[in-house]
Amino acid sequence: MATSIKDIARAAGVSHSTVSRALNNSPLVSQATRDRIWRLAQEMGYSPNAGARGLVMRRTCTVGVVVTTIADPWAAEVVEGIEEVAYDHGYSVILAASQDDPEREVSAVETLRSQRVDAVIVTSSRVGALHQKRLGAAGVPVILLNSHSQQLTPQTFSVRVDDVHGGRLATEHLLALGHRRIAHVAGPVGHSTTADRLAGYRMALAAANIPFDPALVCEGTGRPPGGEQALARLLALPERPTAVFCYNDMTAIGLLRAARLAGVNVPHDLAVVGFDDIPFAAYVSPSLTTIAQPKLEMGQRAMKMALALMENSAAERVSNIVLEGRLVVRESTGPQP
Amino acid sequence: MATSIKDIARAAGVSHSTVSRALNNSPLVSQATRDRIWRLAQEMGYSPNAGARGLVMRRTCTVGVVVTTIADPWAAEVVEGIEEVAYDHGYSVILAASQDDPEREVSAVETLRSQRVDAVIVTSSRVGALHQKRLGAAGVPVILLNSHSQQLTPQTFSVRVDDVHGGRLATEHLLALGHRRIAHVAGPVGHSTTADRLAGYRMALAAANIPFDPALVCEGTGRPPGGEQALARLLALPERPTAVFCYNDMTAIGLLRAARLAGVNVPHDLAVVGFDDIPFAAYVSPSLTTIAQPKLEMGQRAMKMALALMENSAAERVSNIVLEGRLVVRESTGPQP
DNA sequence: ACTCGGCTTGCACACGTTTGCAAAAGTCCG
DNA sequence: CGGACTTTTGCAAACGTGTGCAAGCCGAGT
Repeated sequence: MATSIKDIARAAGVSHSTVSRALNNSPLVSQATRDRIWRLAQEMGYSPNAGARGLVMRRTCTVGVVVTTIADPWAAEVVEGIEEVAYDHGYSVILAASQDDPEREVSAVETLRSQRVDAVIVTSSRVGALHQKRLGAAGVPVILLNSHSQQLTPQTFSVRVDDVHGGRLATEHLLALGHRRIAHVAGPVGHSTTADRLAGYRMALAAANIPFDPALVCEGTGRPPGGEQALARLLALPERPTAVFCYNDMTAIGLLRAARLAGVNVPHDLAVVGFDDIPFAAYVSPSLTTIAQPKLEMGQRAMKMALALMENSAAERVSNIVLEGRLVVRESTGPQP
Repeated sequence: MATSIKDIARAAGVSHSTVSRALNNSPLVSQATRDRIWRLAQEMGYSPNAGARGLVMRRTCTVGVVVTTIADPWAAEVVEGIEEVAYDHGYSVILAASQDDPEREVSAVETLRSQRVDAVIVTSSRVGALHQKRLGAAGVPVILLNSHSQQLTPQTFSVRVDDVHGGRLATEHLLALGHRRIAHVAGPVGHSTTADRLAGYRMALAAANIPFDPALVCEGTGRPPGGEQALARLLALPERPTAVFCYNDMTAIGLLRAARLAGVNVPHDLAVVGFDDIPFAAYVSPSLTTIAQPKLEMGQRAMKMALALMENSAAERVSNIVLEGRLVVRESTGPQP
């Protein structure tokens, strides 16, 4: 049984209203009693009941964040950015994992709604529009971060990286190195990021007047094993590619591993580019050339957007932020070591 | 303004008590009205207010977890285990980051206390005993997971891996491979895990009748750059070691990178062992031999312990769980590739 | 002395939910 | 038809906090 405002009131011989005001530094209470009450609260180990406060204040100073899984290094860094801004503004963050399962994603958002979070940021959403409907109606802003589904509604708020641009950047880098036969390991089917990065890849090829060869594109999963399997398929081709652009770093890392086991020298026999620039991209061997997403910034921007929507709902509604990725050249495409 | 139980009551023409009972499937309300109210709740998009419920129920079905940073892959996997068990039992998890700063760790716990979480799990704590005092007094169980500070109080609950055993395991593996000059890159000073892993290392050496050479132990940070710097120092020694046991995988990965740049062949010139078995240990090149912590299980056990302490506070108080790490042999100590 | 105004405090209600208790409605039996 | 049930419902209090309003106190001005 935690000590409440009333316990302090009893100990101080005042009403609980006075205690409430004192602890909120209201000018309506004299300096003397204010000090006395603060000291007492300290001694009694008082901690305000956030639930009760949220009840009357109609806000909880809490935002919910949905990620596919906490073990995803991409998500981790994005959340880091969110946390940072949230902390600076006195907001707490509640994390919920969707396990990349649409059903659990809905359940996660439902939990957050029950907690009466003041805003929700959903990363890598599969069913973004749905949340908008349930939460938006209740006045809770929803922000989609790198959503996998196309944004349909016009009142959608989102932050995302320009995947088409990134895919193009990656492919152009390989083209500039002289590669002409460039493969692509795609991401999970149905995700719009998968389609966009592929589109960027095709765009770059087209600009270089290289015909698109469907045989050079193979499906991946976005995780290392997907990359390992992809390499096998690429090596089985009658005419092997000299370079490959992978959907993301995890895929590329799996592919690198398979290459090493298969005796394929990277970058000599095969140049590899990833996407995301997760922390480990710099530490695999050879280190990975990749498209760096401004993950921290994306988190920060999303949180700032959330703050703006909460504080002043009539604010200028910058509804969609698109950031560009940046090419980071490392050994996997570099000159032969 | 979200719809409340009263709104439903008005729409259904009953009292709010009846609605409450109906939604909780109380047998005190007839099947007919129960169905009618459920349907209505569905239509009106009702979501129970967790704060209000927590107020009267005196529990929130929520546990707090403190991690140093979400971007730490070790923590991520532990949290995964916690989440899993929590979800299965209808509990939500609130994550708070301490940024490895004792002050922020306290602030994080304070936030959780305000949220009136039913239990707190603190990972890699620097000030574990402190929380026990504040929260334990309020009846909130605290569980320390791989705490860095020695447990002092007898009513401390903890889950941890046996670091001494792990350190010994790693070193014995290198000894078994014939190495006699084995270095150790230690972790952050002051952490008890650093001391324990070092102790295991010395123990194994002693058992093999190899004198301990302080010159072979260098300080690290637990992060890749620490490993990189450590390698430089080891190479500068008059008599180089033939193997090195690193405080953790992150350190080892940094060291591997430095070795590659320095032209040191692993494992031929230098065998390397890490600790933790983070997901990427299998994907660096050469893949990393390491001591696998049962991270998922640690999370699960901690959460189960929390459940036991909450449900039945008179339960058998298994207060300290110690799990053993497992040696995973990979290329970094294997036969020359 | 009386009033006025400023400072400080307390009373009471609200927020959304659960639950013990009492009351109403329905059912069965003699 | 009355009584003894059982089933279903509503009333009211409680949880911890914030806040509008009224009231108390005090000093100053007339």
